[in-house]
Amino acid sequence: MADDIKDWRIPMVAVAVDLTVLTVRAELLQILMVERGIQPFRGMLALPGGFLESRREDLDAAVARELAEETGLSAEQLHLEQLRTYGAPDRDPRGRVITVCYLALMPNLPLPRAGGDARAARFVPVEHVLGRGAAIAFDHRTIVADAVERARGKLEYTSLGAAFCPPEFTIGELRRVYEIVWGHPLDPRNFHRKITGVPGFLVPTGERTSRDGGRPAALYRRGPAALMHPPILRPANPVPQNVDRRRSRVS
Amino acid sequence: MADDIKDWRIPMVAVAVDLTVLTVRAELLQILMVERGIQPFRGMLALPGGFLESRREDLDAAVARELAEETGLSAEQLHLEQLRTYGAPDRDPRGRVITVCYLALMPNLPLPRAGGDARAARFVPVEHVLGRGAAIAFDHRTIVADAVERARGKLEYTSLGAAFCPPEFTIGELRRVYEIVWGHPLDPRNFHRKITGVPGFLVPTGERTSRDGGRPAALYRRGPAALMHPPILRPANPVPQNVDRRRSRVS
DNA sequence: GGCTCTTTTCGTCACACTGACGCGAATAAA
DNA sequence: TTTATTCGCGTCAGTGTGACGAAAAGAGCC
Repeated sequence: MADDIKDWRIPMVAVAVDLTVLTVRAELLQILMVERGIQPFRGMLALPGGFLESRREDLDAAVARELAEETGLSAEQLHLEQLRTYGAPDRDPRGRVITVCYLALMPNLPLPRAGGDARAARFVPVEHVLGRGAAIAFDHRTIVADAVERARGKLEYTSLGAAFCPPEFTIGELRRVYEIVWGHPLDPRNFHRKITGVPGFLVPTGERTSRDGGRPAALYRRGPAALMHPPILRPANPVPQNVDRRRSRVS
Repeated sequence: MADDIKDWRIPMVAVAVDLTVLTVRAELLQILMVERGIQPFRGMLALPGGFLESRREDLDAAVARELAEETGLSAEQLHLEQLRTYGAPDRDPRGRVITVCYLALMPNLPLPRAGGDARAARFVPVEHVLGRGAAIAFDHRTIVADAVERARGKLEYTSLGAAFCPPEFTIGELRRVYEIVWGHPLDPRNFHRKITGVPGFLVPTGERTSRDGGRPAALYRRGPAALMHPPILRPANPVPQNVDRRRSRVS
């Protein structure tokens, strides 16, 4: 037998990695997108990503490299997990490209490389990407939809909501994350009761802040717990609700 | 720019699809494996799978083809979903191979092609594959572990437990599936209450059977519901329990 | 038939969790 | 000082849960 795949009659395909970097800013769930400077889909929005650099590069390493190129952040600084692989034969008009997609969640940080790179990566509301009107390259609209659905589900039974928050945050800020990601208002008092009842989720810092207005709130850090027991489930009715800051009561 | 990926300086890699086909038979959770007839890892157990046949073959089509080759079943006959992609650079000693893995669940059916094919695909208890002693090719032990964990989790909040059952089944048979997959005894009365309380999960056929001994049980078919509300959660303590048929009470 | 053994199926009960909501406390802005 | 806002605590009814009792309905054995 052959000692190397290259000697075989096996179809070789190009493998890309794409990133869906989600964040919450300006009261909206947003996703990092780049405007394509070359054909195909020139001028359209696409996910940041790229091909493997060499035949020896690990998938995770390729993702970490792309992440650093687009955001200046290292993979250890935020939550990163494999989302899914997309491999329809006609998904790239240039030829057969299979893309392994990753999901990243990050707090509302400035992008260090924004503007420095030729490719202008910026955050776009997911609402806009998923809407009819937007021009999205490749099958990236589908990928974004899958990523958002994954993130929404993960908030239910993991502590990943805190991945959208700065290192120290209040329960109210965490609740805003949930409301914005789920697109549904939550009762502040019940959320407070439930989130403080999960062992190992929140570690009080002893500090207080009144940056959100109103009575000063206690500041917390992320605890060691990765899974939430019991989970905080989404309200049953996923109506695209108006998640306004004031009057969060459904009228 | 080039019109085709092949004209670029992009590393091309071999893409494989692998199958983790789970079933419950002989009171054990088992997985379909093949014994490798060629190097590397000759004689060791590996997941059924193979490379893309052409540069135009869809991933899902490749999986369906492999499934038919190994089991004689078509993709419509059982539950099939993408599990994860494994792409460590050194996972295949022959060269760079990325494998897109799929999870399939099937009832306890005879394998039509078993024996007909040169490669002898057979079911092996997952316990054996995950154990220290077994000789498993590539990173397939890790893949099996991920597949089992995915299946265990899916039983909680989807109706996939019925995918392990024949078209008509009793609640007791479904409960045995849960007990064997989770490795934990369940209270028959509580399970009965919960499973019958999920709207759209079970459709009574009106028939009864006493094939399991004891009082005749009603036969059901799978209902239209895909998700279970409320979910049936695994017992908190995932101790590898003795799931004997008799005396399922923890002593 | 009578007895035992098995499994199904229907209830019961205490406990935990949930959503809906009241209310006082503590701050900033007017 | 008044008003608006948010925080954090508490209440209450409804619901799901685990643990368990008990009757029903068959099979096998004497």
